[in-house]
Amino acid sequence: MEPCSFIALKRFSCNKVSIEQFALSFMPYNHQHIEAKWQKFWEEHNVYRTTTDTTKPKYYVLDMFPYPSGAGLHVGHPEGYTATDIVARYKRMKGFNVLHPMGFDAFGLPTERYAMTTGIHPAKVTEENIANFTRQLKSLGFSYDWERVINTTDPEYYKWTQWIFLLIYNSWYDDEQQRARPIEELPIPPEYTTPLEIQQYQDSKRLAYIAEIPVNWCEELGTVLANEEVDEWVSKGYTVERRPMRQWMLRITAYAERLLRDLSLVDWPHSTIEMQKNWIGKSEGAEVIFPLVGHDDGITVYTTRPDTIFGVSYIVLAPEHPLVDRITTPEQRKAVEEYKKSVALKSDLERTELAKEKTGVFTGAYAINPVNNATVPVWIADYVLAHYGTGSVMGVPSGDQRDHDFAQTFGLPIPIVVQPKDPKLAASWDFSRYAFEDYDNAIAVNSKTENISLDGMDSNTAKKWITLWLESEGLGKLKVQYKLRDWLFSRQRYWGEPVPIMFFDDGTRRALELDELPLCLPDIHDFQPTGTGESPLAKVEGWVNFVDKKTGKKARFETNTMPQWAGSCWYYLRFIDPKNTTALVDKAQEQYWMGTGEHGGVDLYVGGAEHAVLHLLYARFWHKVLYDYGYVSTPEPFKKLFHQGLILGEDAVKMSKSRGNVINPDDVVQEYGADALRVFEMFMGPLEATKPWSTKGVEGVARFLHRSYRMIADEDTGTLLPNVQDVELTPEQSFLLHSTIKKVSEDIESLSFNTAVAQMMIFVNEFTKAEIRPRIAMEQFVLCLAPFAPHVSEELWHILGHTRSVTQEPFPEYDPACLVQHEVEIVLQVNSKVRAKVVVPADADALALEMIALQNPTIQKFLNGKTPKKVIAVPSKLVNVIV
RNA sequence: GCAGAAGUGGCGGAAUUGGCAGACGCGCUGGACUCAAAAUCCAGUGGGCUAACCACCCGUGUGGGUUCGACUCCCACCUUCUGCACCA
Repeated sequence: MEPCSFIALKRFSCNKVSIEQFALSFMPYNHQHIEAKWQKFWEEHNVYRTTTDTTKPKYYVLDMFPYPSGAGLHVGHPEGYTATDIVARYKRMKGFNVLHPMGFDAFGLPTERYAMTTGIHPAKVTEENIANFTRQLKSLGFSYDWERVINTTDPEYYKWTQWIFLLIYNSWYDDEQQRARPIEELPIPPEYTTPLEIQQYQDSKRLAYIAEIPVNWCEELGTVLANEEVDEWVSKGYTVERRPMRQWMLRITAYAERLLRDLSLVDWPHSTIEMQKNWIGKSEGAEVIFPLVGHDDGITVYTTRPDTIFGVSYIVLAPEHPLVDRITTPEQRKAVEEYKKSVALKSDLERTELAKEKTGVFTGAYAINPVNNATVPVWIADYVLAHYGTGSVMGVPSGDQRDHDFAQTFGLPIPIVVQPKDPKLAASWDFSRYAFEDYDNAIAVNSKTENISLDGMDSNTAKKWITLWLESEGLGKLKVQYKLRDWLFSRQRYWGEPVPIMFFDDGTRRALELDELPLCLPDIHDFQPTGTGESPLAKVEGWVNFVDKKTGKKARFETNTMPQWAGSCWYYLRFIDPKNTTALVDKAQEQYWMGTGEHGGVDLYVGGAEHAVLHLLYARFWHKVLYDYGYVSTPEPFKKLFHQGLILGEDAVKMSKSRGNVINPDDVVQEYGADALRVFEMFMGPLEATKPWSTKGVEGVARFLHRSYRMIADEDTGTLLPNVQDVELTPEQSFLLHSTIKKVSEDIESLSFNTAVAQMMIFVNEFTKAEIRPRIAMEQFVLCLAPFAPHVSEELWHILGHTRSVTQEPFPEYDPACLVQHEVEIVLQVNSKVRAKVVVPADADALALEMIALQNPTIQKFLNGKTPKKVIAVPSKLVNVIV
């Protein structure tokens, strides 16, 4: 076989060769040539096309798709993308049918703001940015099936985003069946008879609804800001105020319990699961009614510490609480009004930032403690949040530090109703300064009337007991509460999915139907905000106002658009069947790629930890709605999740333009090659760790790749080295080869890419020393390297004489027999200190090892004639002689 | 304040059913090749002590503990990073 010399000659005359000839021509190792050559080859041969082949086991490995910003890819992107690419390539070689897609989350404010300043249409900017991202991603040699690419701003895509929104809109949550159901199936209570009443009742139960809620309004920007955006703009000098506005909301709270419970089904980072649990924030307590003096009704408070109810010193309502106006006495009205006004001006941020000092005002009203009939004053204070619980709390200064602070500030009494269990601590606890909040180690005191007593009970028992008692007396009830709030789902922007709902003059409305979707964005040229709190869509007369074809009525479209989260809530489903025009995803394909039941879902999902809560919670919510209707087969969308760590600048701080420490992947690819960038990013350290960039490190990896190449081929001619021959491996070579295959396979499975690379480096270091290099070892090494450095591996694979793409070869299997060692080096210790090392037969038992140790001259020297008290021998490890 | 993660050479990191700490890479030192440089190759590289890379001693954030033996397990503490933050 002499193909190589023949081929080597060919490189001088390959100006117009066909791709096959081109692929078979070699050249000196030059990463730019090699990478361009194989990327072209892969593309032209559709090497990464995925079909739904149900005869093979499937593997769905997904990246969090990027927002295509004008800045292009940064070095953080290739980190996660390389990791998933390695897994995808490995799984293909292992015989799996792999779905490994890529797309673009392209709606969003930055593009719209760019349009506002330049007048260039966001669609055009988006198109250019996507083209640039695609070029960059392709230059890195990722094995995506580009036939399946998704763009969330494509009407054919957002048609289905709108469709899912309408599915949610047309649903209510059946608490008994614990699932979403069509709104038509909602039982209407008999007292609602007119069509308008029925519509209003249905609207109050829909999973998507309109509400008037306070939002962060920025006058200069002409838009509402998300809570997490407020900080950024305020620091730039903009003012943000709280303003009640009409908004679309999604009732994610209906799914709180399932979102919490089903976290047990997924294989996610512990910290992410904890974050989601905290975000959902489940607590168990009681609602208790405090009757009002001089009124027929009462105040319902929510408390997690009903065991401290005998210690109530006052009641506090949130300033926005609806009862405030009714119960405030004339003498207090002025003070209450002023306080409410001052609170309204504060943003949520200010309310919490200035949290050290408690503020509040007495309403003049009094309430009755239902357990002991004590009369307590009713205050308002901004430390009580209107949107949580019942918007009112019972103040127990001895059991809650916040209540204690409040009582101290306003000179309210501090009745002591809890005590540390530990008598010493109880004696020394200074209740005039601190509440005792450690309820796991507390007992109730001073808590009795003629009817009941909690005295002496530990707090947890007292809590259960008093709750049951309140319930039996009709004074309160057990209550489960979540911190999770409904999802604010509208933005006053142009560049987002239109909400496909129209409003008629008579106050009714109509949602579009499937045959009317997508509701496309109109082509506009003025992207400036309206200034009225409406999106630029409100200015597009011909789009907003129209006569509805289906009803013949004059109608107006919703002008708010959806938030950026919407498109990313379900994109993983669209990748399965991206061109389907009749459904968001074909049922059979969905079942194949997602699997079914509680163990199904995307097999591996990799992305940044910054999405640990919102994106992952929103996507889970939408998935569960789809699950309730049978559109998807698994309760959870993402089976295994992994977060890649942040890559810092070379100076070990976060990369930023202002610091000038930003690394552009294009430059790295240009200078060192995509393979070097890929392997370096994997070699830097554990995938999940935050770690600094190192140009020297990339050079080191580039050196390794060149060494790998030179181990097999002549770097000047690109031909196979004569040293590579069909010879048997020595036992040592065999051991190294098979431990390398084992290590690389296992490390890819566990995403420990850094140690897999280290092992391949060891392999190259050793085999480079060998004068004659066994062909079989070289080939199997190239197969191991292929998922990491696909370009150079493909080149070497062909230099080794193969014609099929390395991406379609099976991954090598290691032979356990080759890993059996006949001799091992063990350590001999005296009093746990290493004193000698000896090579012994691997199967030597404890007794044999003991004999070897005791006869060892060095050990005898340290024993100095003394008799060992004890000898510990661990086969294949060590012998420890104790004297 | 609460929750989570993590502290190992000059640097990135490796090794945890408890068993040779520092694999691999970077950097550095010396050497080969070269007129010279780059590239490449070879050797060395935790600290101390020492004439000695003979031996010995110390060493995985700090202080205790368990054990024949601890980077690994237990207790207390310190530091850093990330998220949440008056959620009653």
